[in-house]
Amino acid sequence: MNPAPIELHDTLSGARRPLETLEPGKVGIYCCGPTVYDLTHVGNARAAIVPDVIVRFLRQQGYEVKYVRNITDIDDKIIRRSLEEGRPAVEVAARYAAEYHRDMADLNVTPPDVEPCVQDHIPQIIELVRSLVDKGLAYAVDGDVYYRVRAFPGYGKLSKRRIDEMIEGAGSRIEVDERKESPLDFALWKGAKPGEPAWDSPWGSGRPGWHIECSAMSSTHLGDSFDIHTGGRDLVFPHHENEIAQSQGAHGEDTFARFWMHNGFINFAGEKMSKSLGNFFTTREITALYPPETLRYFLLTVHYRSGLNFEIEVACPGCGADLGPDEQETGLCRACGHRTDTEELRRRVRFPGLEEADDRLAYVYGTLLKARAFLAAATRPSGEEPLGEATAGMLAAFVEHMRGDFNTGGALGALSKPLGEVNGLLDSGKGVGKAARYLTLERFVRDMEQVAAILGCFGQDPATWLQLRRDMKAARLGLDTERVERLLAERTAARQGKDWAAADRIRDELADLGVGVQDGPEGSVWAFL
RNA sequence: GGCGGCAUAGCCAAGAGGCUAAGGCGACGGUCUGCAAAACCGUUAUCCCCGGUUCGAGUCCGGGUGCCGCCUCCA
Repeated sequence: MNPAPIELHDTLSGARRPLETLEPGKVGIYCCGPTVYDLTHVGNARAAIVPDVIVRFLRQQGYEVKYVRNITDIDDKIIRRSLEEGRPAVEVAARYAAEYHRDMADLNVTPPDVEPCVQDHIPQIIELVRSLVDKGLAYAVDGDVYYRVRAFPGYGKLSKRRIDEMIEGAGSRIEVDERKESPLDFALWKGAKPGEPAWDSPWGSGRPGWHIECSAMSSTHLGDSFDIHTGGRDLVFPHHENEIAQSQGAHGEDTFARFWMHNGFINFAGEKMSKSLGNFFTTREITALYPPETLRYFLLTVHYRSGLNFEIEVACPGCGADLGPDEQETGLCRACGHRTDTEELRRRVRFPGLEEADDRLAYVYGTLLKARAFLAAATRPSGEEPLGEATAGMLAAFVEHMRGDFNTGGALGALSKPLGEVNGLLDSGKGVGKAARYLTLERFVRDMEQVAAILGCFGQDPATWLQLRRDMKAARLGLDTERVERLLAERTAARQGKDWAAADRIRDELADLGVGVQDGPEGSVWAFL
C-alpha cells in the first residue's frame, strides 16, 4: 500500500481532494453504466474506460477495490425501442447488454466485480420508495410515486443550482404535470401502461423511474455510503442530483458517495455528439476502421474531465477535396459539384486524431518488439549498472501524474523520454556499457508492463498488434498488399544488383500507393507513409 | 434567461503560486543511409485582454471578450 496521496477532483465540492476512503486500503466505486437500448457510442466507451483506468490504478497502488457498474435494463428508451422492434423490452435489453459486453471486451475494459441490473432489484427499489414515502419525501398519485423535491433541503447541491431558479428557467420547457406538487418532482415509480413491463407494488402495478435504480443498487452492493461515484458530465443533473436526494433522503445526509467524478464529453467537429446532427458514431463504427486499442489510447491522451474533440475529415469522392462541415451535411462538394449520399460519406470518414494515435501506438509497440528481441538474443549481465536516467525514472513519473486526478495525458507524456532513450540504445548503444544497455532495456520492458496494467494499453503481444494494425490500415486505405509485396521483392532484387535507378523507381511507385520502404541489414520492409 | 466549464506554440495537449512552461503531431537542421525511410539528437511559446493580491501568477481574485456544456432524453 503506497502512502503517497492520490488526489481527485470532486464535483460536489468543486475541488481536488486527497482520496480518503471509508475503510483504509479499500475503495468502493459505483459507475453509472449504460441504458441498454442501442449500440454503444464512443461517449459510452469513454464513460467506461475512465472508471476502468481509475480502478486499475487504484488496484496497482494497492487498494482493494470493489467495482460496481450497473446496467439499466428498464427504461423509457428501452420500451420505445421495443415498440419499434416489435419485441419484448426484456429481449431488447438483453440484446444490447450483450452488445455492450462485446464492445467492452474489445476495448479491454475490466469487467466490474458486480454488474447489477434493475430487473433483479425490484424489491430493493420498492423498499427504498416506500421508505421515502414514509419519511414524507415522496407521495403517490394515481399509481405513480413522485419525489417531493422541496422536502429535501440539499436539492441542487451537486449541480449548483437552486430550485426556484430551475422552476423559472424550466417553466416554459417542461410540460407541467398537474398532479405533481412541483414541476421538479420526479418519478420514483411509474404506474403500468399496457404492454410495458410491470411489477406489483404497494402503489399498484408499475415500474421504477429512471433514477431510483442507482440509489437502490449502490446501497445494496456498496452500502449506504461508499467512496466514489462516476458518470458522464451530463448525469450531474438531473440523474445524480436525484440520486443524492433519494439516497440521502432515505439514509441520512452524511451518507452516499464521498467523491463524485464526471468525465467530459466527446465532441465531433467542435460540437457535442448527437444523432440529430449526424455526428454520432458508435464504438463499432470506429473499431471497424481502427484497432480497438487505438480508440482506447486516443481517449486516454486527454484528461478525463476535459472535452475531447474528434476531428473528422471527409474527402470528396469526386475531386478529393476536403469537405467542410456544411458540405458534409449536404453532401454537396463546393469545389466540383459532386453529390455524395450520407452513408457513403460516413464510410469515407477519416479521423486524424485516431490516425495519430494509431501511429503512436505503433511506435510504442515497435519499440517494445525491438527491445524484447534484443533481450531474447542477449545474455543477462551479472552485477549492477546505473540505468538510463529517463528509463529509471519512468514509472515513478508516470504514477505521479496518475496520482494527480488520474492525469493520463500527463502520464503518457512521461513515457516519451524513456521511449527515445530506449530506441537510442537499440540503435547504437554507443557510449553506454553493454550491461547498462541490457539492464535499461530490461527495466523498460518490465515497467511498461506496469504501465500497461494501469492503462489497459501496450499490453498485447507487439507483433500481433502490429500485424492487426497493418491489416486494418491496409483495408482502410484500400491497399493491395500483395502488390506491395511483389514490388518489394522486385526492388530487393534490383538492390542486390546495385541497380539503384530501378530500386528508386520502384520505391516511388510504392510511395504512390502510400507505402514507404525501410532498408535494413536484414532486408527491406514496408510501412505506411 | 439561470448555472457551470474552458481559453497555453501552426495544430493537439500537460500544468492547481516559486528551479530554464511536459509531451505528441507538423516544420526546419543534423546523425545514420547507395540515396531514402525508420530510429536518434537539436531548434520551434511567456500562457485571450484589462486591473488586482503576492517577494513571486499560466496557476489566486475582480472585470471584459470568445467558445462549449447543462437547465428536456443524453456518457
